[in-house]
Amino acid sequence: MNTIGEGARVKGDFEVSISKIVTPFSFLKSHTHDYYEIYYLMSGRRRLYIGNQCYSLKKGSLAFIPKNVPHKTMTASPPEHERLVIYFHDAYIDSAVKEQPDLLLPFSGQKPVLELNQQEQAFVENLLLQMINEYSDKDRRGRALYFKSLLTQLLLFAGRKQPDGSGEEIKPVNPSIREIVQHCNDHFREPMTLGQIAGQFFLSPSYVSRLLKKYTGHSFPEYLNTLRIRESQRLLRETGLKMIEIAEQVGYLNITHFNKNFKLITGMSPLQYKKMAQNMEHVTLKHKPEFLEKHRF
DNA sequence: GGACCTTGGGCACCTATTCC
DNA sequence: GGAATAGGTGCCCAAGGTCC
Repeated sequence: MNTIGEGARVKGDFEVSISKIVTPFSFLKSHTHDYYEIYYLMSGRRRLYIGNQCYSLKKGSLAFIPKNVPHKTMTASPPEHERLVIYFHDAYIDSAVKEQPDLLLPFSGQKPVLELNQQEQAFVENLLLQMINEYSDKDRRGRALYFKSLLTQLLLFAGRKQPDGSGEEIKPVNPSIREIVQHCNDHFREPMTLGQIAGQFFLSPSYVSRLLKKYTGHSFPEYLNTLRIRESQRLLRETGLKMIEIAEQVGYLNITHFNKNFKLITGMSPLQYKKMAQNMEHVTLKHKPEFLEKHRF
């Protein structure tokens, strides 16, 4: 039997349902609904059919399914996966779209499925966790408005990643920078400075700094800190390690520095994040979503 | 009460930027 | 792609808060 959980569902000028599924299942038949769906894969692999198009989803894939369009998801190998899904009605989007028409761009753009890099995954997962946290507390003041603001951020983020048709030139990836980025991804847990890396690749630190900024859009410490905080988020969710142990494991020599960066990137302290993640686990395992009840398979 | 977590201030060093 | 430098970042220390 599938283990299906839920974040929350709200009735009012818009409805949202968040669900997290941790064991294999498939919608064997295509289905449609009169609300928009945002599908984010946190782990594992899935196949997603939207209309007559098939997309292969992996960890960090963010899919936008328009209303009234037939779609289904299928098991891929391995079958285990973890996902977060958001549904919302026109009622929400009507007022917001008048001010910002680009909000619906992810649903009508050329790329209904986005592959997010590490930093983008951290950003999106943080938004989604905040959404769940917000709706798990039904008594919280202004929670619908706050949720709307989070959803708006997510839609604008996705809209900005859509090709605008203006023929923007795709930047060629410098082989050196590709190796440097890979090196960062592989060794972010170890003490690392720009000078060390530059020396390893026989380049000057200022040149490496410029390359990184040009091709990743982020400075060296920004990129490194994002990798480290993202790993620390995983450790906070999945282990019972102490803060100082987590800080050390992801490459911070100092707990104060870890705390400062964590709050800077996620907007909350490590402890707040841990509680929020635990709260999400509690909420997701406690209830069954009405939406999934309606779409029994 | 003790262990752990968070926050703030100060200083040294590193990085991003500019100019060449 | 290198040199210079202003500003930012990382680290240390200390104090207060929170939780068990």
